[in-house]
Amino acid sequence: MHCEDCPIRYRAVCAQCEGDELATLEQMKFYRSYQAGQPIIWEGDRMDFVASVVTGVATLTHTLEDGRTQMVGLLLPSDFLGRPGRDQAAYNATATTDVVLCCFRRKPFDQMMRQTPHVAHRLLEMTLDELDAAREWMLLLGRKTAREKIASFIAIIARRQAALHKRRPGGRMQLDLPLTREAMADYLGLTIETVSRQITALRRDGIIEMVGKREVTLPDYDRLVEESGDDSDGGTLS
Amino acid sequence: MHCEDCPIRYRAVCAQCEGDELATLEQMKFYRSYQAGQPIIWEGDRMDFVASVVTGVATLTHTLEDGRTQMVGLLLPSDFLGRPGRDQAAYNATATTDVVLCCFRRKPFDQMMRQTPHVAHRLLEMTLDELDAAREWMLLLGRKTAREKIASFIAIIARRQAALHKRRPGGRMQLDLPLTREAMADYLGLTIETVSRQITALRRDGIIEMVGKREVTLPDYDRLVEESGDDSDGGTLS
DNA sequence: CGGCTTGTTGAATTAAATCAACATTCGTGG
DNA sequence: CCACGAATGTTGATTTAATTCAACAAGCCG
Repeated sequence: MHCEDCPIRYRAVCAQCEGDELATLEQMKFYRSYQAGQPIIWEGDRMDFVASVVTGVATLTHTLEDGRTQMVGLLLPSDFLGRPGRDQAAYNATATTDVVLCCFRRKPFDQMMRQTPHVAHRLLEMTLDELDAAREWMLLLGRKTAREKIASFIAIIARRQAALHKRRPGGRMQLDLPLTREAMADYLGLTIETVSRQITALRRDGIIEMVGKREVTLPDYDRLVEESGDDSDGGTLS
Repeated sequence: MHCEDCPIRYRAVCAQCEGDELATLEQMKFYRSYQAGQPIIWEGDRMDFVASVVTGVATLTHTLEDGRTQMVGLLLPSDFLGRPGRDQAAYNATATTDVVLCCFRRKPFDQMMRQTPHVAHRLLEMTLDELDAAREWMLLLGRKTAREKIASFIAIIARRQAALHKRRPGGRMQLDLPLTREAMADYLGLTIETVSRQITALRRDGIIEMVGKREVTLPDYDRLVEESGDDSDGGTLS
């Protein structure tokens, strides 16, 4: 595939590159595919590439020795995987749907980071955004109830899927949960049982409707946001 | 104060700057001081500067409408405050000890980010480190018990204070908690009562010793780390 | 079809929160 | 300088939200 036709051309780490820079990237890139459920890399493994997620969803997880697992990153198309200047993976990365990565070998990529401004600049921008997201996530993990966590998670997915279609979230929406109950539990710092129960409760209360285990319909996006705790006054602006 | 004499000269955002670059920064910098407990900036406020913490400790916190608060950043000397390219503060920043900031007006700083590589490069490095720290923090918030959270927090402070004195943490150590019980609770996603009880429990179990409410002595650093959950097999390498 | 994975639901347990009382420290003004 | 009141911290009793343990249902694949 050529960069010009790439679905993440103007959102990924390469977004600001043109001409020569893009050509250099194009030369060093290669694609890798992973099936849903497959590991991409294990914590501590040597990692000789960095990559952009082109399609699909991947997760980063941290695990304590006794098996307790916390998701620390949810990578959607255009998100960046790996850290320039570090050759050991710090987290487990797993494909939770079929995933295609656009990979760059670390050596030439690191060199490019040093020599040309646009890749480094875009990566800084993306990293700052990710840090903001991590801080929202910390608020969720530390202070929200199970119900608020589930509502927040669904709202986050709804927002991202709306953004993908260049829409504002709002009103009636339909969306697909890209994670299993277990992955949701790891995202939210809950058990799968609690995730299941809270989804049932939101369904019972008419906040969400479900077809199967993955397809969600929101009768009213704002109603969901009210449940997420971010907006406990109901969002009245007056 | 001149940059050459600055205690954070080789760790802050200016670390890689020399000659002209440093002179430019020196010209645009100004200092601000805050007393312990004073707010530095409120979420949503216009923020016309970015800054490095020179001395003291500041915190970033997020608050839900109903008052639940989560700390999302703990800024020690050399840490960076503010986001280039954004003029609204995203979090509350508070001085938890007396603090001195080295401030840069945003306009010229942003311009410098675009024109010279070293500031942008160093800021990327620091932001990536902060993202790593945020992810460790997420694991703590999502999956650790109250006791593990307290032990982890004390271990983090011990490590940072060791690093400040260019030592490896280990053996018998002494340290100062730079936060009140309330701030610790907000850091760890707990209540102040639980923080107090777990500190008492660690003291009772001989993991820590205390003089007053802030001075901590660790008879054995490794023993504390075992309690932190990061190392549930006791750290045996054999 | 049968076995495995994923998800749901119920009952019992528990870790941490909440509610409450009290102790200690700190800061300020008389 | 001391006394008083506010802020900060501790401890105990009780409640509760979420986990754990357990059984079962549904979906999926060879």
